[in-house]
Amino acid sequence: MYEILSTDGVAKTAKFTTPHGEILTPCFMNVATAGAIKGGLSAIDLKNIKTQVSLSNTYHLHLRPTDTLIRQLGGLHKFMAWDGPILTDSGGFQVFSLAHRRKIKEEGVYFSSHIDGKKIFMGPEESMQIQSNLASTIAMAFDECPPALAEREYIMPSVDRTTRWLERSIKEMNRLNSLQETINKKQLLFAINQGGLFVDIRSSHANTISNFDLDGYAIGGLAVGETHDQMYYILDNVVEHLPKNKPTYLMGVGTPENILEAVERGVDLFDCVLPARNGRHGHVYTNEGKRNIYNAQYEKDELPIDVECQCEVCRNFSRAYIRHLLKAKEILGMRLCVMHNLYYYNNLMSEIRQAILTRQFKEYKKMRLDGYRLAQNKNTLNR
RNA sequence: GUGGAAAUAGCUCAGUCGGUUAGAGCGCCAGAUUGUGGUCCUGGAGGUCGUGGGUUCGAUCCCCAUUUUCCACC
Repeated sequence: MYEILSTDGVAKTAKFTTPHGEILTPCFMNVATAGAIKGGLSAIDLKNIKTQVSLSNTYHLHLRPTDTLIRQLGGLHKFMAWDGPILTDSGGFQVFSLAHRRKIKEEGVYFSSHIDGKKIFMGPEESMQIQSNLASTIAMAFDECPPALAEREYIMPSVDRTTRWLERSIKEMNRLNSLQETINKKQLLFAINQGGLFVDIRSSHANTISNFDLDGYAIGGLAVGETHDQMYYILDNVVEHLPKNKPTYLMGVGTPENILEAVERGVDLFDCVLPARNGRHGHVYTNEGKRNIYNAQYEKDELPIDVECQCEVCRNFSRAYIRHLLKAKEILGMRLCVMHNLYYYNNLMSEIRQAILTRQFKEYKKMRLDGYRLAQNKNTLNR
């Protein structure tokens, strides 16, 4: 069930009720690809950093430890000790970004595992079966994510195939949800919009998939190499074609700036590897932009990562200490940076929701973007 | 004390059969990262080639002395 609590222009804040709890949107989902946030965070930490939704990966968990094993052990929630909502990506994107020697056919994709080269086939039915075995809260339809700059001639048949794959995904998910032995018989399913940078293909595909009564709608194939303006232009023209009474999910996005812009255009859900990956590399997010804690200027800096931040990391540790940990390659260095970054993102989303509730989103967005820009200019001047 | 080996970037070492701006790896200083292969990638700074003489048009390289370090022996 999806209930809009307030709107501010096109921006909206909503309560999305799932079998594993409520999700307040706009929401940033925290990426735990293989059942753990990279950098050493567990489900216990997720509670502390205000995580609402954990996101895991069909492709990765299928290869290792296998979805059948996770099913035997009672499903992904029990396996990773997380009782909140879990969204599983369909594996579509990974097949294109990670796998070797892939061949796309009408029935699905043949490819080699990036781990051991093993030959694997995955189509819509396989993806649904794997996600059903994982028993996630939300499953994603199996789609093809074409390259950013793909030509119209490539995109057209690809999107048509993604639509046919969606029909097969729906049929298979309905079948699995009706089986006695299925762990999560109320597994939700989201469709994925594609169409590259062609607004007519995008909007027509959005209209097509909106005819299926699904639990949510995602926009895929963005933030894969196009410019920010191109991405915002697509959002400007696609979100309006997706159902207003369902959550809208922008896959793989993005920076805090990207998220503020997308929320303004009506997006509810986000996920992105950036806060975790950047955290592992010592890049941390603050209201004054991104810092690189590795930088020599923090060698003797006793301030926390972000003086305004209320997270456990910022309440306890100095930049100098965290820089030392990173330099010494102590796991704790990465862990603290990732924890802070995810808290920063989760807190940003909380502030965004509050701003929409009080209809001050435009002012809030301007304040944040000004803060990021100011810091960027200052950094440029320092060099 | 005797004999031998070595001395080149912050570290570990290449190299120059004597010839323009002496290289690598690591480290250091920065950058990059968007539905995650933590190990990947990009750029930058840094060397009077131990010191003093000599030979030579020219020496980090050859010769002599010297200092330091390491090894072996007494």
